[in-house]
Amino acid sequence: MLDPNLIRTKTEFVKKGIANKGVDASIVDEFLKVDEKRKGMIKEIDELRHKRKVLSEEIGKRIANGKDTEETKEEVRNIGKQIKEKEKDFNELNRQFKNILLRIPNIPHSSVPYGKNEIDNRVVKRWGDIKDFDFEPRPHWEIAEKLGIIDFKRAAKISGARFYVLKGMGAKLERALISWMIDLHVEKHGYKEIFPPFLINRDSMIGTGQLPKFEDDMYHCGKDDLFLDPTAEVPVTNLHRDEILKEEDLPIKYVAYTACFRREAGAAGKDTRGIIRVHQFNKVEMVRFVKPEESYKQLEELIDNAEDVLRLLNIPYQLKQMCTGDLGFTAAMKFDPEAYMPAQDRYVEISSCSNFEDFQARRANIRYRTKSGELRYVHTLNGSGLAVGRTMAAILENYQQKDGSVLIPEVLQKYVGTDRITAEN
RNA sequence: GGAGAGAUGGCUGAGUGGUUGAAAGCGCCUGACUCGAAAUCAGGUAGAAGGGUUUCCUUCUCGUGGGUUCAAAUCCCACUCUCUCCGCCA
Repeated sequence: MLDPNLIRTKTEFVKKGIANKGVDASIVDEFLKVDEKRKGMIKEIDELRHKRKVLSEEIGKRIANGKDTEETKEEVRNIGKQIKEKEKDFNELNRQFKNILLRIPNIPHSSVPYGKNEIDNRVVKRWGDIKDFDFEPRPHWEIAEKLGIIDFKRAAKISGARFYVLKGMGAKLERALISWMIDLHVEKHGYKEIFPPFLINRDSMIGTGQLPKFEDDMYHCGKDDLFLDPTAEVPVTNLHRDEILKEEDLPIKYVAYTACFRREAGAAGKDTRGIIRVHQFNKVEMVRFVKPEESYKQLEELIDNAEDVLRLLNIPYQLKQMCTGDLGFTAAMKFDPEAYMPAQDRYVEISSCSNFEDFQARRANIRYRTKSGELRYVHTLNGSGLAVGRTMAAILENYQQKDGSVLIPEVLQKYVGTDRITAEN
């Protein structure tokens, strides 16, 4: 959520930022209209309440002095009725006010290159040597099915399309990746491990910005009004919702594994094969709560933490900066590390690292007290470190051998317990 | 799921209808003392919204939402959460 005062005082700046994201900026005018009305009503109601308060106190004094109070009581009763009526209108207006505010996207950082959509994103960095295969590299789903470590057919039987079952060394590799990534971020990068709930309430989903706009993309348990987390960002960021943190505790760095659930509404026909785009996947996520003045330095660190995973796995990757039009609803700046996939000869998003500035902090009411006693909103950041399923796919494709077996990256060998996956093991 | 107890400021914890937005303690901030620190003493210290804008005014907030009343932290109802006991269960 944006600072209402920023919208009021720097209207054109805000509109331009929103427009640069490709969002209709007329929502700002809608906001200003409701805002004016709302302010007027607050004034009216405040004055009435003030009158009531003064008169009520008067009645108290009169009773103490044994004087008559009936006339004043009648007057206050009337004021009470007026207040109640106005409050009804105000509540409706205030609901609108909040709703509009929750639907206005974050505005891009001034340094983010302008662009309409993903086509305008820029590659800012490439790392690693793409292997020269002396055979035609196969896509990960073929490799995996041949090795018997992924089963799409039975997943469809159990759950439906866009699900998969891991078996044997496939399951073990998935589990190994999760453990290794978390250990890496805890031991080398200084994060604290969190294991949060996967079912999330409405307030938390609003806090990080999934609701109210993207309810259709979420799995929802109607009976309990709980949502399946689409990313660990949600539970982990909301860990400190409605809290006041201490300046000396910042930055706070958390790493969490969760399963992630996405309906992928609107992605029909995209990445239909393999495990790139599925309804349930595993992800290790890094989250940071930081002081505003250092959030962009923190973003660089976060990105490097994600890249480190790829470097240690020795998977060639590129880093892409999202243009204004591809930042999404909540981010002010975003970089996506992308892993090279030999079979398709393309780079696939394997992480996404964002600075939300105070956008989420305002929604979730996460503040810190400075040493001088001032209250300020923190900046929140997060990034995948990494998407586990896609990492597995990248390993399968980059480490595949002519005979169909797959080598295990050295850093993972002690977690997997072998240096190679074959059809036999 | 059943029965009971509870939810108050950054924290602990008083407060059962009328200047109580809230005692006390802790913590924190400022000042004094000190070479400096600790201890001690004095003072200050909730948040949000709206208005005025150099220290100002008003309103709201004691889990959430309703209700009673001239007036609610305080009484009533519903809900949420926490704790204890029972049931069920991995």
